[in-house]
Amino acid sequence: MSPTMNSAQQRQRAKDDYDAFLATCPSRQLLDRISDKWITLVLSALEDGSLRYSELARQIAGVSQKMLTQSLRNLERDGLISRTVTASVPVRVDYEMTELGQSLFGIVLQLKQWAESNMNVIISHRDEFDSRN
Amino acid sequence: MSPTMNSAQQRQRAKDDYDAFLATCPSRQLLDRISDKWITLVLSALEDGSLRYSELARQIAGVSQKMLTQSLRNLERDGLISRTVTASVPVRVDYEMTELGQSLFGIVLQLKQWAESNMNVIISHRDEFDSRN
DNA sequence: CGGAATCCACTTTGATACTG
DNA sequence: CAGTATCAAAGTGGATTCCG
Repeated sequence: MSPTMNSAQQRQRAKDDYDAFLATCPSRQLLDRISDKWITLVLSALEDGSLRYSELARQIAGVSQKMLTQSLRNLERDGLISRTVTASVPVRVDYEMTELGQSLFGIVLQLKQWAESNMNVIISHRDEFDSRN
Repeated sequence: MSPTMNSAQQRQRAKDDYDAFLATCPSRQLLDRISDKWITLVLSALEDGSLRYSELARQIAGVSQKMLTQSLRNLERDGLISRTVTASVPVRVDYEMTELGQSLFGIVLQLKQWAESNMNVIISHRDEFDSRN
């Protein structure tokens, strides 16, 4: 990469370089990671600000400790959420979206809302398909 | 549901009724289905119009026959794509997004592009996280 | 060409128990 | 409270084979 390339150009170049259609492209793995029910629900739950671990667990009904923790760690590692530990007794841990996380939140929230909004029409499509076959 | 409710009201009601945060809500399963790498890539591949099975397989590098067929069947059953068979020798099968499919396409394409655009910054976040731990 | 069907390795996930 | 560790169960996905 040329040293004379500014950051806007670098972003543009990055956009050109990565292609999720390619099996070995890193963005394929990233797409796989963010195309995830729990990731979507965790980010959606953090819409209105930070939440504690137990609050997240309550809001995302049916999530196991393991999956919640794993999702939170991955999101933290990728820089999408921040984790703040308050050393009290008992300890308090808060999670909050970063700016980068919010940019993904804007997309996955649409996904969640799309599922909720189109559930009825999809049920009817399934009924029709199943009765034809 | 009241018989005096018009379709717009029904849609509004549907939006209110379904909540993917609830473990047993059907929209939770739908969210799980559409939060899928292959679903995203298939819809993205159909951006410019219909494609044959083999063309899809070529564009979505690394997808197995099984996963491609499974994804196409699910998308067809949910009414997101249409499947057209031309009875020639050999047979020709074309897939094309429906209007409903295009509404989801608008979202999953953002997801794919987000992954491609933010790969670099996420790699640096991972490096930083891993070096701290 | 466009699948369907089978087998099986691997991964993912959930329950359970335990801990700082 | 907020996890970690472990194990078993379930699901996913790939390779292979066969078919209209």
